[in-house]
Amino acid sequence: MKIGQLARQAGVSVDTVRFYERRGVLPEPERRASGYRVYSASTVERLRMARQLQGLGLTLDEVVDALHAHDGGVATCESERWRLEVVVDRIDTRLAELRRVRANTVKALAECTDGRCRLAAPASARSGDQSSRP
Amino acid sequence: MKIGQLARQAGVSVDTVRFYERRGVLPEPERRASGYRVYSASTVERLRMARQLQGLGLTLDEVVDALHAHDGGVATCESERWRLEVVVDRIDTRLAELRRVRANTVKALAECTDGRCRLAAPASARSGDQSSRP
DNA sequence: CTAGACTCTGGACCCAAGTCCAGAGTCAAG
DNA sequence: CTTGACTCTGGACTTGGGTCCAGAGTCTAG
Repeated sequence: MKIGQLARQAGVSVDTVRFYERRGVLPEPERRASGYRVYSASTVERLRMARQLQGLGLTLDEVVDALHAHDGGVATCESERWRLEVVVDRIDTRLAELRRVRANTVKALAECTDGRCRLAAPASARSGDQSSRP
Repeated sequence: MKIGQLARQAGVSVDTVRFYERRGVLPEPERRASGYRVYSASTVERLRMARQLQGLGLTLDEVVDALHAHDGGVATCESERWRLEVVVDRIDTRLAELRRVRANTVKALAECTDGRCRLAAPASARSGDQSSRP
């Protein structure tokens, strides 16, 4: 099949397929004499797998690593669990950070309601009044 | 004071100060005859305020809007609360998304332990075996 | 006066994960 | 054979928030 059909079946854009090829997610495909890329049905699966992994929070580089471990037959449950644990840790870090920011923002909101609004307070440094410029 | 001192006092880099000036966070400062920027102490406060707002999750554009509302004297508790609510909503959206991804990843991890590992499964599309190429 | 620290400009570069483009060539249905 | 849909390349652009750079000029303590 040609790139457009592959892209449609996997639910990505043609540009994304070519981008994934450059990044190593997909191997270099066979070509017709015209230069057109030719794919087999199994590439649809590989592409779907890649998207699924991305959906689990893996970066594209991690997806490439995972697929290559796979390809090399060195993907054990152990090794893949470790991969996922790294991802969960990263998500947890990000969640903690977001929660912290949220708590501060909510606090600022409460202070606002209290009449101790940090934002409607004195501005300062409205310097460089340009009124004297030509 | 000169830019380096301002940057040190506010805890940002000199490059960041100039960047903020381009983005409208800081007004165009006075200049010496040599072209050197000259700041007053109140600019340190403005810069700190900007960092604080960023720390509350405002984008740089939102920080600029907030500071300008401030400068224009049109910043009421009402208007500023609305600004913060937008930010909290955005954080909540992001949190929900991250939690969703995390749940899926944890599920994949559990399946792994269960022996229904999605990652150590058949690879597929190890196509384009380059061994027949020159 | 001089050395060394500082500042100026404006544009390029970084991260991620794509998207978009022009201009040329190819394919397939009618 | 024509037409319209498709594909090719490779490089630029996107978002956000900065960082880094060269090469020139300036400031200041000693």
